[in-house]
Parts: sequence; C-alpha cells; structure tokens
Amino acid sequence: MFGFNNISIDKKSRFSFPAKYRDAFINSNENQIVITKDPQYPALKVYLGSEWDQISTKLSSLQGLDPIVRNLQWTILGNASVCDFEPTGRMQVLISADLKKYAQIEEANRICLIGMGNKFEIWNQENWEQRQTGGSLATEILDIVLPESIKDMSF
Amino acid sequence: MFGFNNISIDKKSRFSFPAKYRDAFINSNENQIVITKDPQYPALKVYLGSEWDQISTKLSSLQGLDPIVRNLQWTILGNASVCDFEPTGRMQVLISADLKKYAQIEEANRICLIGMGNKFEIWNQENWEQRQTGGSLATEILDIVLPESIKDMSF
DNA sequence: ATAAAAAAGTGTTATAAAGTGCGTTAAAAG
DNA sequence: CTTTTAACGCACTTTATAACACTTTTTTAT
Repeated sequence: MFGFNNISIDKKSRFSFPAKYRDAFINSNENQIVITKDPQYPALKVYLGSEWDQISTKLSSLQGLDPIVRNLQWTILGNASVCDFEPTGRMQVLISADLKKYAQIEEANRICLIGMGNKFEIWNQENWEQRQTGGSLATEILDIVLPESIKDMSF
Repeated sequence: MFGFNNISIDKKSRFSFPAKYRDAFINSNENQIVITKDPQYPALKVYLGSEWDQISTKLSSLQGLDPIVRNLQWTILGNASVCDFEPTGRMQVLISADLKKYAQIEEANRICLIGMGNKFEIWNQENWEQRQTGGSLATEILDIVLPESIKDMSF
C-alpha cells in the first residue's frame, strides 16, 4: 500500500480510499481503520486495525513518567479515531473536525493520502509540497532526543 | 537487464518494456513492477516486485522519527506506484501524472529507459544527455548526511 | 421537558474522467 | 520476404466525485 494520491473530501468530511488498495485491504482482512495525529508534523496517520492494535498496546505499556513518552501517548493514543471500514464497499472514512484542524485541512476539499506500506499519511497539499521540496514547516518538532524505550518503535 | 532505450509513451501515459527483456522477466517470475521517485535526481526508479519487497520492508522498518529517514520514506515509499505486470503480454506500465511531473516528462511522448541490472531508471531525454556529458541538474540533491541505519542500503 | 430546527452523519445515484484491453498499422530485425 | 516489435487508435470498463435524499443526533426556544 504505497504511493501518492490527491483525493477529494466531500462536504461532510468523508474521503474514500482509492480502489487500487482494495485487494490489499481484503487480503489483510481489515474491517477497521484508525486515524490519529502525527506526533511531529501537521499531518494525520492512518493505521490498519491490526497494526493499530500492536502500536497502541506497545505505546500504552510504556513508562508514562517520561515526558517524551507521555507526550507521544497523548498525541497518538489520545487523538485516535476508530472507523468501521468496509473493504468490499466504498471504503469511506470520516475525518473529525478536530483532526482536520490539526492537519490544516479545515477549508480544503482535497487532501493528499500517502501510502507508506503498512500505514498512510494525510496531508494538506501545500504542506506536503513544501515538505517535499525541502522547506520546513512552522509546527515541525525535530530535535527530539528519544528515550531508549521507543528507539525501536516505528509509528 | 541492461542498456539504454528510447521509447514512446502513449496518450494515456503508458510505455512498454522492450521485448529484449522478456525472457529475463519470465525467468525471474515477476508479475509486479514498482515505479517511484529517485531520491537524488529528477528521474524515476523501476524495481521488480521481489526487489521492491526487500527495499520497502527494510525502509519502512527504520525509525521514522529521524527526519532524514522520514524524508527517504516519503520520497521512495510515498511515491511508489505498484503495477501489475504480464511478462508474457505487452509488458505495459502506466506512469502517474505525479511521477511524470517529477521526472519532467509531462509534455514528452518519449522517455529514456535505462537498464541497470536489477532495476531500471526513467529519464527525460535532455536531462539524461546533460548528466551523461557531466552537466549537473538544478534539482539535484547531493550533500545528504546519511544516518547509520541506511548507510548499507542501496536504492 | 418537549417540540422544532439545525447540524451531523449515512447512503444512493448519475456523470465525467481515468485506466485497461486489444486490433491494426508501421517499422525494424532476421 | 517473413517474422517480430513498436506505436497508435479505438472501444470498453472502472473509478472518482458531486449532487441529492434520508436518518440520526444535537441544539435551541418555548
């Protein structure tokens, strides 16, 4: 599940996954999708249900007294929105007002959906282009010194 | 699978692999081709399915909180287009509008397909000639300082 | 507290655009 | 001269999206 897609969101804030991913969804037997905030960029992460189970289990078991871990828990777990998902149907998903705001896609009627293998990212088009051409974004959080406990995790 | 080919793209943005590669494709039993962006040059990389599986698995397992890693993931994984591929048929492959733009072959009806052994590259003809004669290109990205985790990878 | 109104969410249909398949012609190779 | 390959054109299929209708939930006013 790879690649760039510029797709529309309708007036009710729904988008549909491109049909080219249908077989992959059906094969992996997924019937849930989880959307949440990206901890570093003004973007959203979209996980398959099974992938989410692993990540959320691991992340919530970590020592929350570490401020960086705590922040990641807040951002990733605390903003997750679980959606029922029909791989055999229209594969439509609703984005909450809150998440739209975070990804700066409040006004937009198009988004960029980026397939990254086992997950997707959702970006506002301008932000994505700026990032791709090397520009940095205002809300970027970069020089994080990662605690050992999450150095081997990939979100 | 080596060598230079100047081939046509049709109105729907498809090209076909030259017939001389047919046996090699059949022997390696490939039924998928993946096209994605070259991270350094305005060109495209074309991988065989099996080769892609290795690269993408490795790359997506790396720590995405590292900005350089994240950038490579975006470029390579986030722009990959997986195409079904029939080595016994016409061996036709579609190039997306987005990838055409990146490789500066939007207007062109011909491209250069360069066989590099286990992968191919796709270039705009002028860019290829300029590169071959030692000229450098405007959009080149050179002085990347690579993190240890990807120093042993070849894309 | 209840009813009415507004908003949010869900589902369906129609139409244009994008993608696919295949036959035909032209060119190149043997 | 025959065979193979490349390029083109057309028809068909699939997909994306906007528009509309309906249901459910939330808000507002009495």
